Amino acid sequence: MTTTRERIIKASSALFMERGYSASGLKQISAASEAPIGSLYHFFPGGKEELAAETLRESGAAYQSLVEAIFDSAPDVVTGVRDCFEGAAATLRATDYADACPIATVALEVASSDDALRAVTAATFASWLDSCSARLERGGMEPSRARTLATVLIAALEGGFLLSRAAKDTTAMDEIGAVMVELTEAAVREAAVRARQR
Amino acid sequence: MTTTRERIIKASSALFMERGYSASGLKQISAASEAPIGSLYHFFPGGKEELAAETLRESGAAYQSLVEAIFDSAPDVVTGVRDCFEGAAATLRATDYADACPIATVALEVASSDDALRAVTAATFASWLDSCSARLERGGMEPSRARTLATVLIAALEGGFLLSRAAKDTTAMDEIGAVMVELTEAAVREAAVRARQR
DNA sequence: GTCTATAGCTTGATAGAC
DNA sequence: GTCTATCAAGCTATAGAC
Repeated sequence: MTTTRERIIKASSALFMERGYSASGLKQISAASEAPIGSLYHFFPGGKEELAAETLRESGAAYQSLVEAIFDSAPDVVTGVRDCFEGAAATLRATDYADACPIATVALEVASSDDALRAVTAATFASWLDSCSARLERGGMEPSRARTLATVLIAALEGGFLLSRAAKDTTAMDEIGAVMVELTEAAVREAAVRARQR
Repeated sequence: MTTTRERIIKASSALFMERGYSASGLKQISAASEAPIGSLYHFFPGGKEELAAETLRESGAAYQSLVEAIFDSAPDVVTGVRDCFEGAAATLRATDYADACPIATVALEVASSDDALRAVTAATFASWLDSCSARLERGGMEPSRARTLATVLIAALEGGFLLSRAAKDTTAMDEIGAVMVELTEAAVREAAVRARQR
Protein backbone atom coordinates (compact mmCIF):
# COMPACT_ATOMS: atom_id res chain seq x y z
CA MET A 1 0.00 0.00 0.00
CA THR A 2 1.36 3.38 -0.96
CA THR A 3 0.78 6.35 1.29
CA THR A 4 -0.17 9.79 0.03
CA ARG A 5 3.23 11.09 1.07
CA GLU A 6 4.96 8.40 -0.97
CA ARG A 7 2.90 9.23 -4.04
CA ILE A 8 3.80 12.91 -3.71
CA ILE A 9 7.54 12.18 -3.44
CA LYS A 10 7.36 9.78 -6.36
CA ALA A 11 5.54 12.24 -8.59
CA SER A 12 7.85 15.13 -7.79
CA SER A 13 10.89 12.93 -8.30
CA ALA A 14 9.68 11.98 -11.77
CA LEU A 15 8.95 15.60 -12.67
CA PHE A 16 12.29 16.85 -11.30
CA MET A 17 14.11 14.18 -13.31
CA GLU A 18 12.25 15.12 -16.46
CA ARG A 19 12.05 18.94 -16.32
CA GLY A 20 13.84 20.07 -13.19
CA TYR A 21 12.78 22.15 -10.22
CA SER A 22 11.51 25.46 -11.61
CA ALA A 23 9.40 23.98 -14.37
CA SER A 24 7.67 21.54 -12.04
CA GLY A 25 4.68 23.30 -10.53
CA LEU A 26 3.04 22.23 -7.30
CA LYS A 27 -0.22 21.87 -9.20
CA GLN A 28 1.40 19.43 -11.61
CA ILE A 29 2.85 17.47 -8.69
CA SER A 30 -0.56 17.53 -7.04
CA ALA A 31 -2.23 16.25 -10.20
CA ALA A 32 0.38 13.59 -10.93
CA SER A 33 0.28 12.25 -7.38
CA GLU A 34 -3.52 12.48 -7.20
CA ALA A 35 -3.16 14.40 -3.95
CA PRO A 36 -4.81 17.75 -3.32
CA ILE A 37 -2.66 20.83 -2.79
CA GLY A 38 -3.72 20.84 0.84
CA SER A 39 -2.16 17.42 1.45
CA LEU A 40 1.00 18.66 -0.12
CA TYR A 41 1.28 21.45 2.42
CA HIS A 42 0.16 19.09 5.17
CA PHE A 43 3.14 16.77 4.62
CA PHE A 44 5.59 19.49 3.63
CA PRO A 45 4.72 22.64 5.60
CA GLY A 46 7.84 24.34 4.24
CA GLY A 47 6.26 24.37 0.78
CA LYS A 48 8.04 23.66 -2.46
CA GLU A 49 11.53 23.93 -1.06
CA GLU A 50 10.91 21.41 1.72
CA LEU A 51 9.22 19.04 -0.70
CA ALA A 52 12.19 19.36 -3.05
CA ALA A 53 14.71 18.75 -0.29
CA GLU A 54 12.91 15.61 0.80
CA THR A 55 12.48 14.44 -2.79
CA LEU A 56 16.19 14.92 -3.52
CA ARG A 57 17.15 13.04 -0.35
CA GLU A 58 14.82 10.10 -0.92
CA SER A 59 15.26 9.74 -4.67
CA GLY A 60 19.02 10.13 -4.27
CA ALA A 61 19.09 7.37 -1.67
CA ALA A 62 16.84 5.15 -3.79
CA TYR A 63 19.08 5.57 -6.81
CA GLN A 64 22.11 4.73 -4.68
CA SER A 65 20.41 1.53 -3.50
CA LEU A 66 19.53 0.60 -7.06
CA VAL A 67 23.09 1.03 -8.30
CA GLU A 68 24.50 -0.78 -5.25
CA ALA A 69 22.20 -3.71 -5.95
CA ILE A 70 23.43 -3.93 -9.54
CA PHE A 71 27.05 -3.52 -8.52
CA ASP A 72 26.89 -6.02 -5.67
CA SER A 73 25.29 -8.75 -7.72
CA ALA A 74 28.23 -8.70 -10.14
CA PRO A 75 31.08 -11.20 -9.63
CA ASP A 76 33.79 -8.49 -9.57
CA VAL A 77 34.21 -4.72 -9.68
CA VAL A 78 34.98 -4.55 -13.39
CA THR A 79 31.77 -6.38 -14.23
CA GLY A 80 29.96 -4.21 -11.70
CA VAL A 81 31.05 -1.03 -13.47
CA ARG A 82 30.09 -2.48 -16.84
CA ASP A 83 26.65 -3.52 -15.59
CA CYS A 84 25.97 -0.05 -14.15
CA PHE A 85 26.74 1.79 -17.36
CA GLU A 86 24.94 -0.74 -19.53
CA GLY A 87 21.95 -0.56 -17.20
CA ALA A 88 21.89 3.23 -17.39
CA ALA A 89 21.98 3.11 -21.19
CA ALA A 90 19.25 0.47 -21.34
CA THR A 91 17.02 2.46 -18.99
CA LEU A 92 17.46 5.61 -21.09
CA ARG A 93 16.41 3.77 -24.24
CA ALA A 94 13.49 2.04 -22.50
CA THR A 95 12.04 5.27 -21.07
CA ASP A 96 12.54 7.53 -24.10
CA TYR A 97 15.44 9.24 -22.32
CA ALA A 98 13.36 10.42 -19.37
CA ASP A 99 14.66 8.15 -16.61
CA ALA A 100 18.15 9.33 -15.80
CA CYS A 101 19.79 10.90 -12.74
CA PRO A 102 17.13 11.93 -10.20
CA ILE A 103 19.06 14.92 -8.87
CA ALA A 104 21.41 16.28 -11.56
CA THR A 105 19.01 18.72 -13.24
CA VAL A 106 17.91 20.22 -9.93
CA ALA A 107 21.51 20.27 -8.67
CA LEU A 108 22.58 22.49 -11.58
CA GLU A 109 19.52 24.72 -11.26
CA VAL A 110 19.98 25.43 -7.55
CA ALA A 111 23.79 25.38 -7.25
CA SER A 112 24.08 29.15 -7.32
CA SER A 113 20.61 30.23 -6.25
CA ASP A 114 19.35 28.08 -3.35
CA ASP A 115 21.97 27.12 -0.84
CA ALA A 116 19.74 24.82 1.23
CA LEU A 117 18.90 22.66 -1.78
CA ARG A 118 22.48 22.86 -3.06
CA ALA A 119 23.65 21.40 0.25
CA VAL A 120 21.22 18.50 -0.11
CA THR A 121 22.54 17.66 -3.58
CA ALA A 122 26.13 17.94 -2.31
CA ALA A 123 25.39 15.54 0.56
CA THR A 124 23.76 13.08 -1.84
CA PHE A 125 26.73 13.10 -4.22
CA ALA A 126 29.06 12.67 -1.21
CA SER A 127 27.08 9.62 -0.12
CA TRP A 128 27.30 8.13 -3.63
CA LEU A 129 31.03 8.75 -3.60
CA ASP A 130 31.46 6.95 -0.26
CA SER A 131 29.41 4.01 -1.47
CA CYS A 132 31.26 3.66 -4.77
CA SER A 133 34.64 4.21 -3.17
CA ALA A 134 34.07 1.51 -0.55
CA ARG A 135 33.17 -0.99 -3.25
CA LEU A 136 36.32 -0.22 -5.26
CA GLU A 137 38.41 -0.67 -2.12
CA ARG A 138 36.87 -4.12 -1.71
CA GLY A 139 38.32 -4.81 -5.16
CA GLY A 140 41.77 -4.21 -3.68
CA MET A 141 42.36 -0.58 -4.53
CA GLU A 142 44.16 1.83 -2.27
CA PRO A 143 41.68 4.22 -0.54
CA SER A 144 42.87 7.40 -2.26
CA ARG A 145 42.97 5.71 -5.66
CA ALA A 146 39.49 4.25 -5.08
CA ARG A 147 38.13 7.66 -4.18
CA THR A 148 39.54 9.30 -7.27
CA LEU A 149 38.26 6.54 -9.55
CA ALA A 150 34.84 6.71 -7.88
CA THR A 151 34.70 10.46 -8.54
CA VAL A 152 35.53 9.86 -12.20
CA LEU A 153 32.95 7.07 -12.52
CA ILE A 154 30.15 9.24 -11.10
CA ALA A 155 31.15 12.26 -13.20
CA ALA A 156 31.31 10.10 -16.32
CA LEU A 157 27.89 8.61 -15.61
CA GLU A 158 26.43 12.11 -15.16
CA GLY A 159 28.14 13.37 -18.30
CA GLY A 160 26.84 10.32 -20.13
CA PHE A 161 23.29 11.06 -19.01
CA LEU A 162 23.63 14.64 -20.22
CA LEU A 163 25.07 13.83 -23.65
CA SER A 164 22.78 10.86 -24.25
CA ARG A 165 19.60 12.67 -23.23
CA ALA A 166 20.50 15.65 -25.43
CA ALA A 167 21.24 13.39 -28.40
CA LYS A 168 18.41 10.93 -27.69
CA ASP A 169 21.02 8.29 -28.42
CA THR A 170 23.06 6.15 -26.05
CA THR A 171 26.21 6.05 -28.16
CA ALA A 172 27.87 8.48 -25.73
CA MET A 173 26.89 6.42 -22.67
CA ASP A 174 28.02 3.22 -24.39
CA GLU A 175 31.45 4.62 -25.27
CA ILE A 176 31.90 6.26 -21.87
CA GLY A 177 30.99 3.00 -20.13
CA ALA A 178 33.51 1.06 -22.21
CA VAL A 179 36.30 3.48 -21.28
CA MET A 180 35.30 3.39 -17.61
CA VAL A 181 35.51 -0.40 -17.72
CA GLU A 182 39.05 -0.13 -19.15
CA LEU A 183 39.97 2.39 -16.47
CA THR A 184 38.65 0.12 -13.73
CA GLU A 185 40.49 -2.86 -15.19
CA ALA A 186 43.75 -0.90 -15.13
CA ALA A 187 43.19 0.10 -11.50
CA VAL A 188 42.42 -3.50 -10.52
CA ARG A 189 45.58 -4.69 -12.29
CA GLU A 190 47.63 -2.05 -10.52
CA ALA A 191 46.13 -3.10 -7.18
CA ALA A 192 46.99 -6.74 -7.87
CA VAL A 193 50.61 -5.85 -8.60
CA ARG A 194 50.81 -3.88 -5.37
CA ALA A 195 49.34 -6.79 -3.42
CA ARG A 196 51.88 -9.25 -4.90
CA GLN A 197 54.80 -6.97 -4.04
CA ARG A 198 53.74 -6.69 -0.46
CA MET B 1 30.69 48.87 -28.87
CA THR B 2 28.11 46.36 -27.78
CA THR B 3 24.75 46.19 -29.46
CA THR B 4 21.47 45.72 -27.62
CA ARG B 5 21.14 42.28 -29.09
CA GLU B 6 24.55 41.31 -27.79
CA ARG B 7 23.71 42.53 -24.30
CA ILE B 8 20.50 40.49 -24.31
CA ILE B 9 22.29 37.31 -25.36
CA LYS B 10 25.02 37.88 -22.80
CA ALA B 11 22.55 38.47 -19.97
CA SER B 12 20.43 35.44 -20.82
CA SER B 13 23.53 33.29 -21.16
CA ALA B 14 24.68 34.28 -17.66
CA LEU B 15 21.24 33.60 -16.19
CA PHE B 16 20.86 30.26 -17.99
CA MET B 17 24.29 29.21 -16.71
CA GLU B 18 23.40 30.19 -13.17
CA ARG B 19 19.75 29.11 -12.78
CA GLY B 20 18.70 27.47 -16.00
CA TYR B 21 15.88 28.14 -18.43
CA SER B 22 12.65 28.04 -16.43
CA ALA B 23 13.89 30.12 -13.53
CA SER B 24 15.19 32.88 -15.82
CA GLY B 25 12.32 35.26 -16.50
CA LEU B 26 12.23 37.58 -19.48
CA LYS B 27 11.88 40.46 -17.05
CA GLN B 28 15.12 39.49 -15.34
CA ILE B 29 16.85 39.19 -18.70
CA SER B 30 15.43 42.56 -19.67
CA ALA B 31 16.67 44.13 -16.45
CA ALA B 32 20.11 42.51 -16.56
CA SER B 33 20.69 43.52 -20.16
CA GLU B 34 19.23 47.00 -19.62
CA ALA B 35 17.00 46.45 -22.61
CA PRO B 36 13.23 46.91 -22.49
CA ILE B 37 10.94 43.95 -23.02
CA GLY B 38 9.95 45.42 -26.37
CA SER B 39 13.52 45.19 -27.68
CA LEU B 40 13.62 41.63 -26.56
CA TYR B 41 10.64 40.76 -28.73
CA HIS B 42 12.00 42.94 -31.53
CA PHE B 43 15.19 40.88 -31.82
CA PHE B 44 13.59 37.56 -30.95
CA PRO B 45 10.02 37.58 -32.28
CA GLY B 46 9.65 33.92 -31.34
CA GLY B 47 9.76 34.92 -27.68
CA LYS B 48 11.56 33.09 -24.93
CA GLU B 49 12.14 29.92 -26.90
CA GLU B 50 13.79 31.71 -29.82
CA LEU B 51 15.93 33.78 -27.45
CA ALA B 52 16.97 30.59 -25.68
CA ALA B 53 17.81 28.81 -28.92
CA GLU B 54 19.99 31.71 -30.07
CA THR B 55 21.59 32.02 -26.63
CA LEU B 56 22.44 28.30 -26.56
CA ARG B 57 23.90 28.45 -30.07
CA GLU B 58 26.02 31.55 -29.45
CA SER B 59 27.20 30.77 -25.93
CA GLY B 60 27.91 27.19 -26.98
CA ALA B 61 30.03 28.41 -29.89
CA ALA B 62 31.79 30.98 -27.71
CA TYR B 63 32.66 28.35 -25.13
CA GLN B 64 33.98 26.09 -27.87
CA SER B 65 36.22 28.91 -29.14
CA LEU B 66 37.48 29.57 -25.63
CA VAL B 67 38.42 25.94 -25.04
CA GLU B 68 39.97 25.65 -28.50
CA ALA B 69 42.14 28.69 -27.78
CA ILE B 70 43.38 27.13 -24.53
CA PHE B 71 43.92 23.76 -26.16
CA ASP B 72 45.67 25.15 -29.24
CA SER B 73 48.11 27.28 -27.30
CA ALA B 74 49.43 24.20 -25.48
CA PRO B 75 52.53 22.46 -26.86
CA ASP B 76 50.86 19.02 -27.06
CA VAL B 77 47.47 17.35 -26.55
CA VAL B 78 48.26 16.07 -23.05
CA THR B 79 49.12 19.57 -21.87
CA GLY B 80 46.07 20.86 -23.70
CA VAL B 81 43.77 18.53 -21.78
CA ARG B 82 45.47 19.46 -18.50
CA ASP B 83 45.11 23.19 -19.20
CA CYS B 84 41.42 22.85 -20.04
CA PHE B 85 40.52 21.07 -16.79
CA GLU B 86 42.72 23.33 -14.69
CA GLY B 87 41.20 26.36 -16.36
CA ALA B 88 37.69 25.10 -15.68
CA ALA B 89 38.52 24.57 -11.99
CA ALA B 90 40.17 27.98 -11.69
CA THR B 91 37.18 29.69 -13.30
CA LEU B 92 34.77 27.95 -10.92
CA ARG B 93 36.74 29.13 -7.90
CA ALA B 94 37.13 32.66 -9.28
CA THR B 95 33.41 33.10 -9.97
CA ASP B 96 32.03 31.48 -6.80
CA TYR B 97 30.99 28.43 -8.86
CA ALA B 98 28.70 30.37 -11.18
CA ASP B 99 30.69 30.28 -14.42
CA ALA B 100 30.53 26.74 -15.71
CA CYS B 101 29.02 25.09 -18.79
CA PRO B 102 26.74 27.55 -20.62
CA ILE B 103 24.32 24.92 -21.88
CA ALA B 104 24.29 21.92 -19.52
CA THR B 105 21.58 23.11 -17.11
CA VAL B 106 19.23 24.06 -19.94
CA ALA B 107 20.08 20.87 -21.81
CA LEU B 108 18.88 18.73 -18.90
CA GLU B 109 15.79 20.86 -18.36
CA VAL B 110 14.57 20.68 -21.95
CA ALA B 111 15.78 17.20 -22.93
CA SER B 112 12.36 15.64 -22.43
CA SER B 113 10.07 18.64 -22.70
CA ASP B 114 11.14 20.94 -25.57
CA ASP B 115 12.37 19.15 -28.64
CA ALA B 116 13.45 22.28 -30.54
CA LEU B 117 15.76 23.39 -27.75
CA ARG B 118 16.91 19.84 -27.14
CA ALA B 119 18.02 19.66 -30.76
CA VAL B 120 20.04 22.87 -30.35
CA THR B 121 21.88 21.45 -27.33
CA ALA B 122 22.49 18.19 -29.19
CA ALA B 123 23.96 20.07 -32.16
CA THR B 124 26.20 22.09 -29.85
CA PHE B 125 27.54 19.01 -28.10
CA ALA B 126 28.10 17.40 -31.50
CA SER B 127 30.13 20.40 -32.60
CA TRP B 128 32.24 20.24 -29.43
CA LEU B 129 32.81 16.56 -30.06
CA ASP B 130 33.99 17.21 -33.64
CA SER B 131 36.34 19.95 -32.47
CA CYS B 132 37.86 17.92 -29.66
CA SER B 133 38.09 14.80 -31.75
CA ALA B 134 39.95 16.59 -34.57
CA ARG B 135 42.51 17.90 -32.09
CA LEU B 136 43.14 14.44 -30.64
CA GLU B 137 43.61 13.07 -34.15
CA ARG B 138 46.27 15.71 -34.72
CA GLY B 139 48.01 14.13 -31.72
CA GLY B 140 48.25 10.90 -33.72
CA MET B 141 45.20 9.03 -32.53
CA GLU B 142 43.10 6.84 -34.74
CA PRO B 143 39.79 8.56 -35.65
CA SER B 144 37.52 6.16 -33.78
CA ARG B 145 39.75 6.18 -30.70
CA ALA B 146 39.92 10.00 -30.81
CA ARG B 147 36.15 10.22 -30.98
CA THR B 148 35.63 7.94 -28.01
CA LEU B 149 38.22 9.78 -25.92
CA ALA B 150 36.70 13.14 -26.89
CA THR B 151 33.29 11.90 -25.73
CA VAL B 152 34.77 10.84 -22.40
CA LEU B 153 36.62 14.15 -21.95
CA ILE B 154 33.48 16.21 -22.55
CA ALA B 155 31.37 13.99 -20.29
CA ALA B 156 34.02 14.15 -17.56
CA LEU B 157 34.20 17.93 -17.80
CA GLU B 158 30.41 18.17 -17.50
CA GLY B 159 30.34 15.74 -14.61
CA GLY B 160 33.12 17.74 -12.98
CA PHE B 161 31.11 20.94 -13.32
CA LEU B 162 28.11 19.26 -11.73
CA LEU B 163 29.96 17.75 -8.76
CA SER B 164 32.13 20.81 -8.14
CA ARG B 165 29.26 23.28 -8.31
CA ALA B 166 27.17 21.15 -5.93
CA ALA B 167 30.07 20.84 -3.47
CA LYS B 168 31.35 24.40 -3.96
CA ASP B 169 34.76 22.76 -4.09
CA THR B 170 36.93 21.89 -7.08
CA THR B 171 38.40 18.69 -5.63
CA ALA B 172 36.21 16.67 -7.96
CA MET B 173 37.25 18.67 -11.04
CA ASP B 174 40.91 18.47 -10.01
CA GLU B 175 40.84 14.70 -9.61
CA ILE B 176 38.82 14.17 -12.77
CA GLY B 177 41.25 16.34 -14.72
CA ALA B 178 44.23 14.37 -13.44
CA VAL B 179 42.66 11.07 -14.54
CA MET B 180 41.75 12.53 -17.94
CA VAL B 181 45.38 13.59 -18.38
CA GLU B 182 46.50 10.02 -17.62
CA LEU B 183 43.92 8.66 -20.05
CA THR B 184 45.10 11.02 -22.77
CA GLU B 185 48.75 10.11 -22.11
CA ALA B 186 47.91 6.43 -22.52
CA ALA B 187 46.11 7.11 -25.80
CA VAL B 188 49.05 9.16 -27.09
CA ARG B 189 51.48 6.38 -26.15
CA GLU B 190 49.33 3.83 -27.89
CA ALA B 191 49.20 6.02 -30.99
CA ALA B 192 53.00 6.36 -30.98
CA VAL B 193 53.43 2.58 -30.84
CA ARG B 194 51.03 2.17 -33.74
CA ALA B 195 52.93 4.77 -35.77
CA ARG B 196 56.29 3.05 -35.15
CA GLN B 197 54.90 -0.33 -36.19
CA ARG B 198 53.65 1.04 -39.46
C1' DG C 1 13.97 50.53 -32.97
C1' DT C 2 12.76 51.93 -28.15
C1' DC C 3 9.81 51.86 -24.48
C1' DT C 4 5.47 51.41 -21.32
C1' DA C 5 1.25 49.47 -20.01
C1' DT C 6 -1.37 45.77 -19.61
C1' DA C 7 -3.86 41.47 -20.88
C1' DG C 8 -4.25 36.70 -19.70
C1' DC C 9 -2.45 33.02 -17.41
C1' DT C 10 0.08 30.31 -13.97
C1' DT C 11 2.57 30.15 -9.90
C1' DG C 12 3.32 29.26 -4.69
C1' DA C 13 0.87 29.82 -0.73
C1' DT C 14 -3.17 30.32 2.56
C1' DA C 15 -7.85 30.00 4.73
C1' DG C 16 -11.41 27.48 6.18
C1' DA C 17 -15.20 23.93 5.48
C1' DC C 18 -15.63 19.16 6.20
C1' DG D 1 -6.08 14.58 7.18
C1' DT D 2 -8.65 15.86 2.92
C1' DC D 3 -10.21 19.05 -0.20
C1' DT D 4 -11.65 23.61 -2.58
C1' DA D 5 -11.60 28.42 -3.28
C1' DT D 6 -8.95 32.15 -3.58
C1' DC D 7 -5.09 35.55 -3.06
C1' DA D 8 -1.11 38.20 -4.47
C1' DA D 9 2.69 37.93 -7.35
C1' DG D 10 5.00 36.28 -11.04
C1' DC D 11 5.16 34.93 -15.75
C1' DT D 12 5.00 35.34 -21.25
C1' DA D 13 3.23 37.88 -24.70
C1' DT D 14 1.03 41.83 -27.08
C1' DA D 15 -0.56 46.53 -28.32
C1' DG D 16 0.44 50.89 -29.42
C1' DA D 17 2.68 55.54 -28.49
C1' DC D 18 6.87 57.67 -29.65
